[in-house]
Amino acid sequence: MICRSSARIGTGDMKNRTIEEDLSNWIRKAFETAFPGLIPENAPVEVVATANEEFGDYQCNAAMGLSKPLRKNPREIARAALDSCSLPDEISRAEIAGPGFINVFLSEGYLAEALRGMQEDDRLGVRSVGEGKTVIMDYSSPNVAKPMHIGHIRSTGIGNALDRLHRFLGYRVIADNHLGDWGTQFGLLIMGYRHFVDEKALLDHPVEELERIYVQSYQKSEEDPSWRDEAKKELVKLQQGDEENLALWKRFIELSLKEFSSIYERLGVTFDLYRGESYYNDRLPSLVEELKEKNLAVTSEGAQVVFLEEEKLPVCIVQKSDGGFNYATTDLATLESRIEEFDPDKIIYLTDERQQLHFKQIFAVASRLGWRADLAHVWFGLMRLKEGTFSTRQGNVIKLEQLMDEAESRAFEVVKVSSPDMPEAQQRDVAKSVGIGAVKYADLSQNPQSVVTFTWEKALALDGNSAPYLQYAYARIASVQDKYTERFPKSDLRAFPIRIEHELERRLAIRLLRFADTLFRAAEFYRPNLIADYLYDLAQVYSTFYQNVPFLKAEEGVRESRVQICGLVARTLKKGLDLLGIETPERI
RNA sequence: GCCCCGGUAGCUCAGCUGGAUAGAGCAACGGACUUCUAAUCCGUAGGUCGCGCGUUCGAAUCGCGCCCGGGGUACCA
Repeated sequence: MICRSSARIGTGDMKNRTIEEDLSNWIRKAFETAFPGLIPENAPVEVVATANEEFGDYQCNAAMGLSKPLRKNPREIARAALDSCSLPDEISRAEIAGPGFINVFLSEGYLAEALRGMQEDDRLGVRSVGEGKTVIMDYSSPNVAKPMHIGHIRSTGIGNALDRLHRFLGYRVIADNHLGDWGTQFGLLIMGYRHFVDEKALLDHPVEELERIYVQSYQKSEEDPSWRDEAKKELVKLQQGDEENLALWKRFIELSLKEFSSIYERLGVTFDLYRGESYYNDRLPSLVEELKEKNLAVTSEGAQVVFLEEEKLPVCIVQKSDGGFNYATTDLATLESRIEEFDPDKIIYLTDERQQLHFKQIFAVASRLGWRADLAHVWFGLMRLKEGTFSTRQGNVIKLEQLMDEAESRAFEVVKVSSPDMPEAQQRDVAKSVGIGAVKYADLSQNPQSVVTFTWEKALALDGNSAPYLQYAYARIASVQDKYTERFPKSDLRAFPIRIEHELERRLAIRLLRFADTLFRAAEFYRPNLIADYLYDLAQVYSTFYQNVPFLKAEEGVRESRVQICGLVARTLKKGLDLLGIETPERI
């Protein structure tokens, strides 16, 4: 009843399709053959990874859903689909189970062949889907004169992971750090600088000092109205191009950037552009004019606003009644400039959850202006402390630097114990990779949209589901590979076939094959945590394999096969961690 | 008031967009290092998936209504 054919699912022009795409195409064809013209285009006739291994490697749940429209028992539908075509080489068997699930088991021969294909591909079987497309990534974007705190790990870490992922997928990525370098805080800052600054502190800890004088100036403005008026005057002078104030403003930015840069360096984050809000100042008046000309902006309560009733959104203010511009204006001007200069296919904005409405408005106005670019607002839940939200005013802010220092020093203590023979300089390097990796991973392994509660325990975890666990798995493999070349210096690994015989080899192979699907899904939903989940799962299976299955001590042939599988796991871990911005030392 | 999130093991979180018996880590308890790195592995224990009703072959997942927490809601960003 089920006959094997020698045909492969993939065809020449569809190279490098993922296993999920291949199987889904096959299963759809099977259903369409069994029920010609009766399967709707948009019906989810596809295959998904099974949650439980006893149900095979992939499963198709379509038969149940089709039961009603086809007026047939789901098991009969599944039977008919399977009988309508022969099994491709990839599949060793396909079974119908329960109410009508189709469980698909991949053949060991195919798995071995697929691993070989992955091994020979420097992209590990991930095709370059973004070739020829440009995407602008807007992330991190800290405010000048304010220290980066633990909350910035979210925008920066998630943004950078999506940045790296898109680059790997072949997109031309323009990472733009849209600094908060313009706004009402500068009046207070200038006043604070003139009256309270400690120049030495400003050189030693620029941002900390800037923040201090800002807070002091802010407090004074609360109790002293004349102070507030003075600050306002200074702000106006700045906006009108007063030389002295302009020079101060530039200095604040330079000092802040210098400090941000050192943080970015430690985090391994680089930007293509540092265009703050001020970069777009010149465009603000003409943008409002444009909106007025197109009858989009109208005067209401003295302000220029765009009504968005059709979109069921509140009004968007593009010019305040005092003539000033606000962040909606800036974001629109920024968008227009980006479209003009880069003609992007997509722009991805990373901000916290509070700006959802703001971006809905911006996107709505952009759409009315006829600006066509795929705009995505990727938001993440605010980071909180157990006691609640943190804020400068409450004085319970944990600085990013402090977190990184703590992470590195804790990692260093562990390295000293577990690798006592390692030279100290190397121990410090490892501690850096491990510590920073731990901090990043703690955040990246969570669903971006969930509200996260910061705990030192979790942010600095060095065991369990953590970056060091993955780095450790990687380092073990690196060590195995070195030992192999030491013991068998003349051996040509690749001359030996990859064999999938042991149950754990099979489980590893299945996971390795899912790498591409995982990356595509992570990019589609803007969720680096899918990559983290995947890597952790892979590393877990590997650790079990490592602990329970001999390889250097196995007989020749088995040994070479296993070492090659190890090599693929290593490359996949390395690439995956790299996409998360996490380093993989060869020894830890 | 309206809108958007979230509520899953003692704690911190996953749960592949409706699938089969809800999973990890930490913490707890019991085992495994003269061996390929024990930052590891194996095992035990731990659940009314906030509550109720509904949709259907099937709901942690979708809809409605409550309860609790967070955020937003015309000139801050």
